[in-house]
Amino acid sequence: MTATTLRIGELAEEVGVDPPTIRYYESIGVLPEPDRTPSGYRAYTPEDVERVRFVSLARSLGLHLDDIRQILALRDRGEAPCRFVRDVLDRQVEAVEERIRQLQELAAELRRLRSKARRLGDMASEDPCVCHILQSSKHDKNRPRKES
Amino acid sequence: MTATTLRIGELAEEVGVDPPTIRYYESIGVLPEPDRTPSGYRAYTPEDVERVRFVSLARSLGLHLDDIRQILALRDRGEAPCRFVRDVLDRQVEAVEERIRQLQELAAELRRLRSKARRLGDMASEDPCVCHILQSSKHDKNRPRKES
DNA sequence: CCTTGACCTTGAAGTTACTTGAAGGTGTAT
DNA sequence: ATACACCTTCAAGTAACTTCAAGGTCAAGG
Repeated sequence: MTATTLRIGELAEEVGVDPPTIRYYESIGVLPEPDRTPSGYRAYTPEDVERVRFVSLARSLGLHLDDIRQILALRDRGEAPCRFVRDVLDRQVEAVEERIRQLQELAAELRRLRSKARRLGDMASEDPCVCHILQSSKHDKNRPRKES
Repeated sequence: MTATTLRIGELAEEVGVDPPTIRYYESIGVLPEPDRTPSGYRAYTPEDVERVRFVSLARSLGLHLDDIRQILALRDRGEAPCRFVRDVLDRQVEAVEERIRQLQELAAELRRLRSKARRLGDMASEDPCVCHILQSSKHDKNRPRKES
């Protein structure tokens, strides 16, 4: 019956997520409000540890906290979130692969510019050469603005 | 002497950046305050068009607005921002390549999980299977949280 | 002349996932 | 007794925008 509980810093250490982040997860409803010690410290149970570990894992896979909250809510209600998880995973795979393609194009363009910048840098360096370095780059109008 | 000016929507159309974004750039000092028509509409010159085009290009290369502001500030003061640009480019190339590596690992892990999810999905689908699908994933504690 | 509609103005608030800071309480070791 | 690490809350800051609300301007059509 000795319920071993952890303080937020211990949980944080255990899982590798820092305390403010855990409090943040609680504030947006991804984690439930834990019990408190008499002095008001949060007291986490082993289940809490698993939950935070799960959130951390899912985040590392790039899932949005919103999706994670839904998955956990389904599970909390005793429903199987399998289909939902699979859908999220499918979308995530596509998104990540697309993002990789974009970044590879970007990397190529950057390398091209950089070597051009180095060639120019070795000669004349008086006038504003941003123009020379950057103005020559082809400009992609429909490029992605956000997304990790 | 017929100074042809553009309204914000025309500039936006021309460059492929939308009006609120242009106003936002102005608000953070990346773009100067333009002249106004008698009725208060922003009136942009061809130089403004070039500046916005430059900002848009630099953003598409993943440069931070903060770097872009510094580059433009140097140029506005008549100094050559070459060295600065080259440094930014160097850092950017590294950052993008690193990000690609991370995303490739992530994509591999996601594909692995997805096919596992599909195998599991075809059989028993009653109990909360997030566990089965996600719990088996190795958890990388030092993973990147931000960065595009 | 009046209205409709597309365009413009401003300021404020929302987004995502946190991070940082201030001001103060708790718990333990010396 | 006091230093120190840890905890508490609430508020604001971050990046780069996006969205909203409330209202002004301007050309065309009836």
